[in-house]
Amino acid sequence: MPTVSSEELAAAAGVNSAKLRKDFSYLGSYGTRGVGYDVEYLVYQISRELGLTQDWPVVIVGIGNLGAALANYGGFASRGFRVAALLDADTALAGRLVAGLPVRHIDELESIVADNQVSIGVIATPAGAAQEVTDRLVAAGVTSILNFAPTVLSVPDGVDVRKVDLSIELQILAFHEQRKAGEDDRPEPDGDVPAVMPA
Amino acid sequence: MPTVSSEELAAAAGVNSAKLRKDFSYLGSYGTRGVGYDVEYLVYQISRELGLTQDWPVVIVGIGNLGAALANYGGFASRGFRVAALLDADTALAGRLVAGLPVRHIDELESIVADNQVSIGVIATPAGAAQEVTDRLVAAGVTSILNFAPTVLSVPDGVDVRKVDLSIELQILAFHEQRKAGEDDRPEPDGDVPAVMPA
DNA sequence: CCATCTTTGTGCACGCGTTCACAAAGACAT
DNA sequence: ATGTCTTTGTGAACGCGTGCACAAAGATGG
Repeated sequence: MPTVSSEELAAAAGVNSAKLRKDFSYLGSYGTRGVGYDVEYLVYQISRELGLTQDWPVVIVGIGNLGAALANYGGFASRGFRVAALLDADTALAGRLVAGLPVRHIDELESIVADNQVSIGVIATPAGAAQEVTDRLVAAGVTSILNFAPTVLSVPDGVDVRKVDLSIELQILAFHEQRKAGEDDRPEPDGDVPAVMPA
Repeated sequence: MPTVSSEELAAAAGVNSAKLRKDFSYLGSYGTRGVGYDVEYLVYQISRELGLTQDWPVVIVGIGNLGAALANYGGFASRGFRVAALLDADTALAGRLVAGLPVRHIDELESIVADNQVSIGVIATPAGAAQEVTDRLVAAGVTSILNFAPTVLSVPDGVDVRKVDLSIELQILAFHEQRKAGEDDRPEPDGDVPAVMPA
């Protein structure tokens, strides 16, 4: 039976082994003292807790470059996500294959969500269309939305929204870059300025 | 002179006003007691501190769907980023216009980075090409890399890498979705299981 | 069956970030 | 000028997550 110790895992992940053990303990006592954790069992337990063992049908709305990139992204399938449908308002796109799936018209949204029991929707439309799409998704029964459009969406209570801003990470890099470059020549008002930015 | 109080800003952002004031205080004393903060001045100071007032030339490597989506993304320009060039290994793409810019061959990387003093590179290539592209970027003088490829990159000290995994946010949504659905019918080993997932 | 050795699970202490609470500062009216 | 009122800036307290350190648990060998 292949096992790992918390020490090995912690070293590999670059974290403290006590923290790692404490985190694992929240999921139950899956380790064996003097031996470590059974790898296969541990993977299964974490996967289950994270929802990776379930099947999550999702719809992607807005099949532009970003929508297509998401449809082609391999990381979804391996994490339990299944693309139930690709939707777009552009009738010229209808039927075209993207990542092996035909693009369908936005008006099929309601029936697709109902038929596949979709609870998660991904919005990759232009900003202008995002709120309307959101409203339709919510009305159809979707309770979680991943928003790539640069707009703040308003949703009723009980619906989760997560917004992904592709430029935020770039901004963090630029912030650090500025620090690297400016440490010696940038005139600061008075003394140094502490970091107010995530690591 | 239009002003805002820390109370108003905190309410709008959904945070504590004291924390907001303390955060601002790290940038200097830009407020006026009894009045609040001068909006225009505050915006400028924050922009400057975050590096938004600078010009950051970036190169995007790998002009597939994701690379094209990034090139078209409007949020970059408004935050001080300027796409210096789009690069791809596929010679068939060379010269094609994406977001108004011609795609150039990867072999021009070194000269483009040097000529434009590019310090930030964006990798949107397949996983297999990411490390080689990284090495060339670093050798050419790039010191910050935003990696969209599903690989862990190794870089020398002094180079910053940030990895964006498009499926992580989806996974967080699924985790919460599981909680919503399973709170009443999922059999838990013993008692409840605390959350081990970001909010 | 006992001794020893390894590694888990966790109580406790420490440190850091958040929040409270208030004195200081400035605006504005009289 | 003086007093009042508003809002900042910050010292101090609080709370929570992280890390230390060790007892308990189980494996393994004699």
